[in-house]
Amino acid sequence: MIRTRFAPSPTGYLHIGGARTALFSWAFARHNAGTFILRIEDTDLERSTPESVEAILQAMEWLDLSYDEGPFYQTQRMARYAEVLEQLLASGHAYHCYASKEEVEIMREQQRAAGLKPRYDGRWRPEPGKILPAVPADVQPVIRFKNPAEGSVAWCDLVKGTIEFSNAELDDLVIARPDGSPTYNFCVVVDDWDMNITHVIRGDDHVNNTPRQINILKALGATLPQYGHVPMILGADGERLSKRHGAVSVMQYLEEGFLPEALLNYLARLGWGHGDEEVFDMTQFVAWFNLEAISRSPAKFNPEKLLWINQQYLKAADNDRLATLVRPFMELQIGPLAASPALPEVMQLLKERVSTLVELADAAHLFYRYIEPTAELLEHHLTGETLPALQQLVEQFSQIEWTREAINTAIKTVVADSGLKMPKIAMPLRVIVAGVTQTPSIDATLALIGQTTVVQRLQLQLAK
RNA sequence: GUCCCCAUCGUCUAGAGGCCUAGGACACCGCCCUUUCACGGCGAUAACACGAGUUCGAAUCUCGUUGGGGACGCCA
Repeated sequence: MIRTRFAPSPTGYLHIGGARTALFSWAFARHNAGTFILRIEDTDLERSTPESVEAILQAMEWLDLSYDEGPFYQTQRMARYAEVLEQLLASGHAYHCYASKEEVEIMREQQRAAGLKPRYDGRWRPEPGKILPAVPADVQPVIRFKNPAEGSVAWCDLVKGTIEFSNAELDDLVIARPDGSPTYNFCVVVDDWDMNITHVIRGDDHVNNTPRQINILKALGATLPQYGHVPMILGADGERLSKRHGAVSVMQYLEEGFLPEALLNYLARLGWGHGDEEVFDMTQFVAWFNLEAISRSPAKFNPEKLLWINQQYLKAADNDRLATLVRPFMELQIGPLAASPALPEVMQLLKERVSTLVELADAAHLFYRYIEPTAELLEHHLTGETLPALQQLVEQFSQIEWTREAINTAIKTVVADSGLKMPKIAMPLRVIVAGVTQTPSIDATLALIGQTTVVQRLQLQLAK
């Protein structure tokens, strides 16, 4: 039985990189009919907040990444960590270290200056025959893991292949602070062990933690999970994704009018591929998903392509659903919407012309409030030659049955009678009725705006 | 600096030694469609980082160089 987990720390919103890691971990579990677990790594009391937990949960829900177990909170498992800590101490796999923070910092500085990798020198590490310094009376010790001094740690990474670290590279890391609280690498190990995680799928930035975690797991006599490290997502400039790059919070994409399935589809394609497939839903993704196809190099986030995918989903989306989604965006800007025209019909007309719900909302405005044409626009489009034709059109408009077909026929008739080109009629119509030069087909637009309104606006303008 | 990882069009990628004259998608450009703006259709430009090997044959394997990313916390 396959068990995967997503383990964010609640020190902020769920960002794009985290979401993709979650997506891959989730998809792997789903593909294998396994279990997907959500674990909140909140051992950093300073930086973890309930708001962040809430934000992460919300984002997971919006993306519809459902978990089978959890959310588990590390802060609620302290007793268990203390127990394992004791076990490690008792078995000689961990020891107390009385070196102060400052002392360790000086140690690191010196090593850095000497061109070495900064690490703890093991001064409190017990060895056979070694004489440890006298225990200072006033210092609360940290607990360090006694990392093997010899040999190396290797694992076959599910996405990167074999990775090997020499134990000589690894120092004895702090697994508990002076107050006894456990640190990250230790909690992860205990949790993955207790929760029977079979596949740890996480960001690339954890590769360096893996050998340490494996060593602890071995010291505990635990069965090792398999590891798969997915490359990071970089900003367009090749730098690590950050606030500088605009939207890094998943929920910001909601605000910017993206559909969750579009974001998911884009994220799935970032660093993973299935032949030439570009647009596919999560059912299809789960069916195809495999870790081997994840690329080993970091991918740059490309907002244009996300926009394009969003457009694909918008075009295919159900009108009623779009109406529901777009309404809040519109009401935020122009207040409560009139009952007519029906929003779903407006959606049908506009949805293949936009890339986001925000654009869709903007485009829909013209059906619910009058945008007075500017004098400049009127002057440009209402020429002497078009006026008589428009006059004739208003008369027809006020008599015909108000359907798109009839409107079209009326316009065509006037075009033919006047000898003018179509744009010479359509453009002034747009300007007068909608106040803008860009609308969908003029007949469909007028049909939705409504006969009374259209005729009124035309008469009013032509009377001037 | 040290360690780890990585390297195909501007970007995301296909590519498991001959199917590669390197395919698709986004973006960009051009044309067509057209009632404006879009949608759509067609087309063009565009890449195997470099150098040595291995092989009859290398984008694919090996080594090196260069470049990029990550990590080096009593953060996660």
